Amino acid sequence: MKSEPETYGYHHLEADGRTPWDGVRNYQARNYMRDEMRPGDRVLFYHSNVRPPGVVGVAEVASEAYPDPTQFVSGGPYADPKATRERPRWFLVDLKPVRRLPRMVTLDELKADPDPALSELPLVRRGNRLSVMPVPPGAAARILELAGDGRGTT
DNA sequence: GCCAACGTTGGC
DNA sequence: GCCAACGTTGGC
Repeated sequence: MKSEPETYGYHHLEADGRTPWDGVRNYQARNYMRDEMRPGDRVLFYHSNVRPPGVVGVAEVASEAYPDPTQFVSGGPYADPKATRERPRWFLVDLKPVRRLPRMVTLDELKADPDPALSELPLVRRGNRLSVMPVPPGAAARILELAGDGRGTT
């Protein structure tokens, strides 16, 4: 999952202890949260729009998917006039921090790494703009290895 | 700040 | 259903 550290970085997640991942307004990203993510699933936390961008921590899905409350806040930045309580359009999961990585793994490193598992990662593909994406197990293992994190994907 | 990539909107 | 216009993302 990607976030701009100035807006909501890993340190914010640590400070909050737990947070609803609200404001996502992309259908593909929504579908991953709503349909694929389960409590206890591990998440790699990525800092975007910063130099250098990269993976900085491990988080965990802390809830089932539920309707994003910000879609109902009329006048708010995430309001969606077409969403109703009966038929919500946007869903999210809560996230909680697990651990910061011993060192950041930059986007450059991920692109340069020869491990074929990483080429499966949507993040390194051209024109990637998805803020929530699946990480194949092999790619997750390699990223944690690059980070000097000995715990594997646990 | 620039701009390529890409998703969404809306006229037709 | 097509596609031009527009807005956003995000690396650089």
